[in-house]
Amino acid sequence: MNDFMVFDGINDNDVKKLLNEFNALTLHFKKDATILSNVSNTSSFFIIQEGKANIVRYNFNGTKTIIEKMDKGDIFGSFSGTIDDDLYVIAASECDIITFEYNKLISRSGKNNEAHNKLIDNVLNKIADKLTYYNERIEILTEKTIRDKLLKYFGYLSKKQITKAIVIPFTLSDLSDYLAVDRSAMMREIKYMNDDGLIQSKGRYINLKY
Amino acid sequence: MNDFMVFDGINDNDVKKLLNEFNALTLHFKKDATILSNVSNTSSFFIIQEGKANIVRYNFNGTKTIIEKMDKGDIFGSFSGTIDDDLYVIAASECDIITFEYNKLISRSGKNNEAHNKLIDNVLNKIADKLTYYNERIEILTEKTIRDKLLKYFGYLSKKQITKAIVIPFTLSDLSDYLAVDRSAMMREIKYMNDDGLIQSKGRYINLKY
DNA sequence: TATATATTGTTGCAAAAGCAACATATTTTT
DNA sequence: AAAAATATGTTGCTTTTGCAACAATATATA
Repeated sequence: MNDFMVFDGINDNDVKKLLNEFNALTLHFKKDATILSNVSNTSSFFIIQEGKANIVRYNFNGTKTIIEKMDKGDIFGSFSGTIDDDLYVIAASECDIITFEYNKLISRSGKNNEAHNKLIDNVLNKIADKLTYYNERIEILTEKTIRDKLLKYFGYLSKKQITKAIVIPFTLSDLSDYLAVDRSAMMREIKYMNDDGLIQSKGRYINLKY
Repeated sequence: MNDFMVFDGINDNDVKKLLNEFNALTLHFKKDATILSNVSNTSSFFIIQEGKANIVRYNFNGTKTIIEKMDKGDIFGSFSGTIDDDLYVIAASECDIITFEYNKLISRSGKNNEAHNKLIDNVLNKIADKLTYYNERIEILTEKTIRDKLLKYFGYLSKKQITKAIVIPFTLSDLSDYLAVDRSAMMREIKYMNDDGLIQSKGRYINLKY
């Protein structure tokens, strides 16, 4: 989701030592393999060392919804947040997953340990980033019209990409999912926004005219 | 937001010691006072010891939106999540706020400290709870129709209240805000749901018939 | 390079939801 | 207890959105 790693600022040797202390395992999964079922009930902590994974829900009618797309450096575990017990983590590509008991992360041995401090700091920041991301999405979903959702989303994107010439980082189809609106209705609205001179766009390339 | 406290499982004496080590301050605010402006830029960590506070946004047009209602035991700080810089924390009642530098929380003195371990565990859990809450809201907002939003919300509520005879914990007016739909349209939909035999409701008292 | 698959773009029509403007009931304040 | 302020309940009308069914591009795969 974000681009910093949970081991940033800790040298490789210290990372090894920590993982050793934690009795960490590195597991390899093939694409579409189930990494974890019943997400809310695990006592383990997971780090994506390499590859991609998704948190998904299988609905009663058999459809699946991707709750969250995760990348290298992302973390998951029971804190990933849901009261439902029908959430799974599925490998979206071949991937390597580091896992250890969550308790190991929290409890400390007697001696001060810079690496451990830094790791907890990073974990807190990772989770905080997730919170920011969720918050942003809520802000967008809370807007009433499709146009207002788009404008809010474009606004955030413009702030992140530090330009008014923004590029949607996924397909327009995915964008309509993200905004939870009908794709064709969204396309229509984008057209109207062009007509009204609010934006000037071609596919995923959008110039904000305000 | 949730009912456990960030000092749960730590005895009063150890709490005092910790707060002392952290150079923590306890501040008192009157209702409607500004506790913190520019939420995303603070390096401090805040705990609501007593009272209520809201995270609010003041929109360009002067309207204010309550992003989050917080109670005794809740925490806030830059991790509270937003990329915007127009967020404030406002006292919703008289309240006492404990504050200290976030760094103090993360860094450790040499000696092993059970209380400190527990505190970090609690903080992680608090943030994780927030994540759960946000996640739930996103799930609801993602539903397309008002009926589906209501059904999903009722479902979560029923799970929490462990009964099909649920009670909406705030006004119907606030509910429409939470679901981000028009109040009158929501009322109409609730009526239709009664007509269809899906629910049987009177005001905030709702019986799920499914 | 041809073929298959995914993505983007468009439209008519029907359904859902928003808005505005009320009436009525309930709760809070004086 | 009266008055004021909130909250709930209702309706006609209009706008927005979703749905379905396409055509046209672009991208990936054999």
